Amino acid sequence: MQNQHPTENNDPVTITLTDRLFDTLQRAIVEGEIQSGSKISEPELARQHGVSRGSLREAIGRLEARKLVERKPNLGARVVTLSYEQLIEIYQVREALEGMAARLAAQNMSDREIAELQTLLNQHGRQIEEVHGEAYFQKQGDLDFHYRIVQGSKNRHLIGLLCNDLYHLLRMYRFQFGMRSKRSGQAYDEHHYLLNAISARDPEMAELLMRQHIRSSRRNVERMLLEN
Amino acid sequence: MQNQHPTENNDPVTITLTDRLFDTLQRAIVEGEIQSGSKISEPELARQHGVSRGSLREAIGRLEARKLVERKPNLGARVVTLSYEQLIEIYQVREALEGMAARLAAQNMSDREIAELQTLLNQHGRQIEEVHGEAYFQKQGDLDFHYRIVQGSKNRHLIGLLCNDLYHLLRMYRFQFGMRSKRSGQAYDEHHYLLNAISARDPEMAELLMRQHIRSSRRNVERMLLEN
DNA sequence: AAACCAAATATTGTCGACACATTTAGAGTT
DNA sequence: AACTCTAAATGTGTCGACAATATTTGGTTT
Repeated sequence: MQNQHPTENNDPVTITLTDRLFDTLQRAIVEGEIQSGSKISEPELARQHGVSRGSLREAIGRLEARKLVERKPNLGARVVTLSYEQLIEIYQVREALEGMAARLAAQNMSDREIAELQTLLNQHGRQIEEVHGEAYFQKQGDLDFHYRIVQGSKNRHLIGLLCNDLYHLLRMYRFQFGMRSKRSGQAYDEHHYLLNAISARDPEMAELLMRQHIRSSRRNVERMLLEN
Repeated sequence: MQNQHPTENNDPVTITLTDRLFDTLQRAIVEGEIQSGSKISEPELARQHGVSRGSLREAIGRLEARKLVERKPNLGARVVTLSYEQLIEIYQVREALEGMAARLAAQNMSDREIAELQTLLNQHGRQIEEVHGEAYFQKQGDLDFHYRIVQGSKNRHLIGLLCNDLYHLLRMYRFQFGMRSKRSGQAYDEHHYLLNAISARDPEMAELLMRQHIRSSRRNVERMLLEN
């Protein structure tokens, strides 16, 4: 019910050095450029990026808050080591949060947003027919879809938790474990059902379907990792 | 199913200056000592605490990550302003996360932990009979109870999200809005039902009851705030 | 007096340097 | 050769100073 200005652009657009550093490092870590589990040397990184240690430390602090690095006093920071257990934990949190997001989206998304999401989903459908088995587009599409629903919840806390924290960690796992979904068709169907529930403004059903969708995805990941 | 050492105390116990600063400031903000919405002046705070601005800035960074302050480049940091809408958002996130925590606790808590929780709950029952209407102990007790269940989920992500981030924000609202529950008896009953479900190892029921419990709590808060 | 502009002041962003802790390298003993 | 102890070297925690950006002050114009 809260109305927000279509152009709420009263934020200053100033990008600080620490901001850029943070973005750069986050990308490097997520994409495995800086190896998982490796130690982060402040002097070395500072020199590489031509920046002072102070700014770097602030950036590392943010990375720590997003659980991409772990820090121990006087010992320094290490990139988190990915583990099967932690991945399961993330999926459990995702199930809870995105389930709630879907519930809220069914209540709070505008008709226009729903229509746009429908359009997006149709595009995905066509892409799946064209590139049969190519998983890259689907993964991207999957993320887009979830992203929009989370935004549609209109709950800023939820949005921050998912889009700022969890999704980056998830992307990190995808990169490093090379997770490709073998079930693009089924995922597409599940997205379709979910969108129907949202269109029908049925919060209960939307949450249920989202949780099932994420559980399926998790089971898929479990199978894939046990194969290796 | 993951077993963890009973004494996993391989962390260094070194407390850095920034750590202490962070704890102090967090407490000051939560308890309203530093007024909600007020600007945080780095030079002034640094002088007050006899510490350099660098350390202070790291502490402020952590406060920002926990959403206790908001920072804008070149403009500085302000303590978050509490709003009714944001409180509702927090309760929605809580419902999702703690619901999942209860579900997992029903699966993962040890029999011993469950027994201890039972003992704790019995104490609460006696306190309610003794101090009829005094809400302070109940609030503390309510937090204890929820805290233990979250720990019982054994999901470190979940634990971090709730105990490190959300609960402090919640306590801030309690302090500043002077939220006292007028339903200590009912809350106690709900805790009882929930613990029964956990004892019975019924995850589905545990999640359901926890979500209802939090929804009731939220409705209570809504009524209370609309009265003023 | 209200509104605008410019200099002065204060605050934040960034940096380099020092103090202390940890790790590594090397000498000495068995 | 393996071990222990000490000293050098490296790395993190903390600080004070400078540069760039906001805010305030005070004067000028209408």
